[in-house]
Amino acid sequence: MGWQIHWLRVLSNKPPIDSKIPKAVVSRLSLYLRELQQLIREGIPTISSTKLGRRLGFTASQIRKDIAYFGQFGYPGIGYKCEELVAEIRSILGTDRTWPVVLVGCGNLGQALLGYRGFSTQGFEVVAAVDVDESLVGNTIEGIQIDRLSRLSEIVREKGVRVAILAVPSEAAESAVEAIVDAGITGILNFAPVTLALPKNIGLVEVDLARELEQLAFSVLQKDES
Amino acid sequence: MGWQIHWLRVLSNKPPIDSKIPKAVVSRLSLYLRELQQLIREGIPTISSTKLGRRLGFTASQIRKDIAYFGQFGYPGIGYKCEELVAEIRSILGTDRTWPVVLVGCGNLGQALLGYRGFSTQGFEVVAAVDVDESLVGNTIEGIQIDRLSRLSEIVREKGVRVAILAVPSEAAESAVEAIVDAGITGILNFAPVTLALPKNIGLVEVDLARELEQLAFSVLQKDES
DNA sequence: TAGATTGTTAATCGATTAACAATC
DNA sequence: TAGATTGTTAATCGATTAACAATC
Repeated sequence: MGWQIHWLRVLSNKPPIDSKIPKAVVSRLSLYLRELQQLIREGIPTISSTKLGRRLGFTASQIRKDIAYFGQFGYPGIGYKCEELVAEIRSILGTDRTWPVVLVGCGNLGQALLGYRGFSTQGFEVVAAVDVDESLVGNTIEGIQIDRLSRLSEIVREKGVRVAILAVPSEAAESAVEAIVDAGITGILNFAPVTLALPKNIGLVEVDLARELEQLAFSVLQKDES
Repeated sequence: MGWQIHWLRVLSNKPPIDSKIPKAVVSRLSLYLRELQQLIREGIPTISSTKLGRRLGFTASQIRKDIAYFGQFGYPGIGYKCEELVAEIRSILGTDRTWPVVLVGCGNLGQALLGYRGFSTQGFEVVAAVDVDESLVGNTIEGIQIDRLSRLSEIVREKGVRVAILAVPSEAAESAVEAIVDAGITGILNFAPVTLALPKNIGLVEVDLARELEQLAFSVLQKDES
């Protein structure tokens, strides 16, 4: 599949995405996207790196450099056209299409995430949910019927799922990951607070809510101190 | 309050926490904590920076340097005693005590977070919940009765809350933040996907689930490409 | 044209890694 | 003692910022 995409890029005249984009750059890109969408809602058609930087707390240099990793999208003397840059960033991140997502683990947190409608707005749609717990299987939550984990491969094939949200308890994470990998999924958003060992061709993003609160506690203490 | 803590540190013979600890260091500290707690569950009493690094995918140097920011906790020739280092890290992060937390915003996501029991294990306890929506006020969820936002100051005073979890829709974020700041809260875990302008003596940690999924989408695409 | 702003190169800054004496 | 491993200093690497010619 790699070569197809490569030639698509060449034919459509895009610069090849530099083999090594720092993670931090991609993470900020996502933030630019959010702010640009806000600007559009405010009816602002165009923004300079300086002004965008002021809104987000970054330097203008950094914003220009980040964006320039992916091509030339700005207009000297004018800035960036919000609509246009939004489209570019969405295309870079891959959120210009819809990603069908499977939820693995339908306990407390999993059900919570099913209820959360914030994903869909950015192109992600939970199309299936699975659990090992037979007492949950068959229940319908937010319009999604919970299936058994053992059916994951079929579901992935049927629905063209590439990404899983992992919301199982820590003890269950390892075996869930095995099932996920076997099913051919290539990206995991992991909410279980454990270190996952994954084949390196599988994308991983971790969200550990306890960890975030720890960071917050530290920053509060640090501010007290000074 | 700053000076009190300073002298406590001096009297208890701790090195002063270096004014500038990089955010990335604190974030890894939290990860070390998680892994050390896992090691303890596995019955492993002692670990070297090399082995801990192998488990987490970091270099041994980095782990030693990170830890050394805060003091000398290791034993040459032996490594780190897991129990001891856990206690040290918890004390550094401030999770050796209990943090009463108020949830601001009790819609979908807020209720989800109330149900999520993962916070309590690391020293955070949701002791109150507020919302502007009068139709929610009075309802009890997971043993917490929802109060009106206008009572926030009282609640904060009564319960000694210092930290808020912000889980309101984007449009409501600005006014909610105003109430939070007025109530004297000093740290916010923000789930609303908007840029918050905060006084700089207030700690902020952001979790944007859509953004995390965007990061994941990008990493999946990038892996396809190669 | 004058003013604004980009994309990019060079300079600076900070974070990670390597190396090693000190320690158990 | 020999082997293992720390804490720390110096060397390397990478990321951020500043500067500026090119552009609208």
